[in-house]
Amino acid sequence: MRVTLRDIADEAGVSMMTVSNVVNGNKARVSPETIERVRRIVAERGYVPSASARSLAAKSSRLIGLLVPAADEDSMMISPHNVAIAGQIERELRKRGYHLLLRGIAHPDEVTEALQSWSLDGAVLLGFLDEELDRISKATIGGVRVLAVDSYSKNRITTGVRADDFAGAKLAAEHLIALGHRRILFAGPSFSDVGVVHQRFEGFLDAFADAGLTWDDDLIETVNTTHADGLEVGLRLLTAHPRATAVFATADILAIGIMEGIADSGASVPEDVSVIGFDNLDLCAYVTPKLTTIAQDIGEKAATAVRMLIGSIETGKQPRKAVTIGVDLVERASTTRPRT
Amino acid sequence: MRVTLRDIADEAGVSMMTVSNVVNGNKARVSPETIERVRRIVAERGYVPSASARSLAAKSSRLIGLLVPAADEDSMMISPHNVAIAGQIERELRKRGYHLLLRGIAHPDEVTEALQSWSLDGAVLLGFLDEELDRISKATIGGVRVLAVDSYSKNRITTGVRADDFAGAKLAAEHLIALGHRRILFAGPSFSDVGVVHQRFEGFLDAFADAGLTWDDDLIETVNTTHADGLEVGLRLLTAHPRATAVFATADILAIGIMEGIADSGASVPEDVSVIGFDNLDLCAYVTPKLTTIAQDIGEKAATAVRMLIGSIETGKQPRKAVTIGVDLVERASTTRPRT
DNA sequence: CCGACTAGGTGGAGCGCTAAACCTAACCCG
DNA sequence: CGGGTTAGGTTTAGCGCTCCACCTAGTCGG
Repeated sequence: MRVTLRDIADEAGVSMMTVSNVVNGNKARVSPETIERVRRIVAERGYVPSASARSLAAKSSRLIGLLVPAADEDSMMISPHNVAIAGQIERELRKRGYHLLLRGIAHPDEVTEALQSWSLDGAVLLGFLDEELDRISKATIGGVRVLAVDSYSKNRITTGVRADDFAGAKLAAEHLIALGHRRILFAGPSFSDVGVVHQRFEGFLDAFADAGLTWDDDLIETVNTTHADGLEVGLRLLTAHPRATAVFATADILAIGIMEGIADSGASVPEDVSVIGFDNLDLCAYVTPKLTTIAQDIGEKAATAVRMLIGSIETGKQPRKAVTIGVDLVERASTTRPRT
Repeated sequence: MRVTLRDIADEAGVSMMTVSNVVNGNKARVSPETIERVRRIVAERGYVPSASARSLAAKSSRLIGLLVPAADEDSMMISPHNVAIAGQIERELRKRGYHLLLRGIAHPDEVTEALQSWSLDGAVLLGFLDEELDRISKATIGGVRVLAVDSYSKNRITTGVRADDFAGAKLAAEHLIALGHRRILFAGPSFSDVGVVHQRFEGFLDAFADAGLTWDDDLIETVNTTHADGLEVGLRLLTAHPRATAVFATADILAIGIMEGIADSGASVPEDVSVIGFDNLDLCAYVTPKLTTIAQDIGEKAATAVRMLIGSIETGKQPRKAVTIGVDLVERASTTRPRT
């Protein structure tokens, strides 16, 4: 059926090990002519090594898992934003000759199984809540190198990559403050659960502190980062927070919902209320008004994560401490000076 | 190191085969008490079967590939539409106990390697051009069951799943015609390359034929389905096609670009020009005006694809002929009657 | 009471590959 | 000219699992 190493070896009149060495570029032990001959036969016969056999025999599988929460009771699906990151990570892995196993995780216990069953060389844990990550680390990670993206777990087992959430939020708040805003609503998920949000909240506050201002802690809305939740916040903004002149949302999709809600309630963005988001999704440039936001470079995030993970696998060393990716303010049309 | 079948077998005082039977739910040959005992030990010891070993020894790997075109430098998943489908496919596979190997394909030749190296049980080819698909099928698919989503290849090797592109485009054109539009611009990629677009074009024309109207074949713009290309079309629409009163774009993202271009050129949507898209991305509801479009049920598409593929793998039968998923008109704010 | 059958197993071969140890002739240098 | 080295291999022993063939004691119909 399948063309195996033995077939090639027989046809070339050498041992299987020699073919194996050629295929794996282990030039040291094989003469140029043999390499040439084996290569030709491999190409002719269309030989493709069996990754399962290789990963069974060797330690390494050259397979990296991307584990993404899929806890959402109803949909159990991984979020589109995460799928997009998956695409970036796949590209980085492919460049380096690794393969990507994409796996949604509905329950932390599944992680052990996911890591072990394919003898993954390593795994990226994308966007888990801190608490989930702690539970995951307690479950034995069994020697598989693991790296967390977009999480702030306290434990030391997993290092990580993340955007500079603190600086980004600070940048956003500084932008609004510089425009003259003082009463700024903070809209996002509960920051006791989500480290990313916690960091953004701290950065947000820090901008006020730096400017010698105080922030009124009534000006907060705890919501999920969905368009629907944003819409709701926007609709009741004028009545719930009549004196707010601007909104900082922890995610673009939320910000866009909020903008729509504000418009629906009869006010206008940015004249009555300025809105700023976070992430810089493509989407931001498509809505009206175009959303001012904090850009994080997803490609760089993916590339860094892969570099750290593969580096750690290939050198056998522990990866460096957590790495933070820089952010930028992208000024568009959803922010302006407050009405006087 | 790793807990193996042998460890469990030794501890339970049975043969490896018995443990294997228990683990794989092969109840026929094992007594209830033995099942119970083995189950307990498996749980205690945290045994996870090795997928590589299993797929080496058995025929089946329970691994499905998701192959997506990936032009060399950029990542795949450029289109939001592919992202959405990928997410749904992962969920459907996970439900059925399969794993997903995500793989970008820069060159058709890579497909053979991608299919064989992990002994995939099957693969979904997502959004390949017809011509690429033909080249892929020529390369030996080597017994791996393969199913194409969103392609119209002429060859018989791969069946597929796709939206009813013909009916969808016809619906869109009928909607515009019913509103009173006669000069409708068709904007989309070259339909000689892309089967999906070809079908949509035919459906578009068919609506004119049914209504006893003729369509002026100057009213066409061949562009990529990106926001930027749409913007360009929109900007020059008034000068290039001054008498057009409506635009049918073959993708939402393109339609949204076109709307923005039209607005930028000083005209307004839908008063001056109506615009209709295709796909019904979430995005459609976030832009201003909200985009009228043709909805295709991505969840159903993914579920159908997975069902067909797994069904064909498990029964060993060839999958049914291509399946077409129904579409709907979603009327929002971007279409209205033409100015009189 | 015999042959056939069934329930509940066991044992060994082998899937395709690689790590590690081993082999052998040629070469090289003091 | 003999010991060490090197280039270019080979051999052996699994990796963890499943398929297939086989075994054995009970059971049961005729």
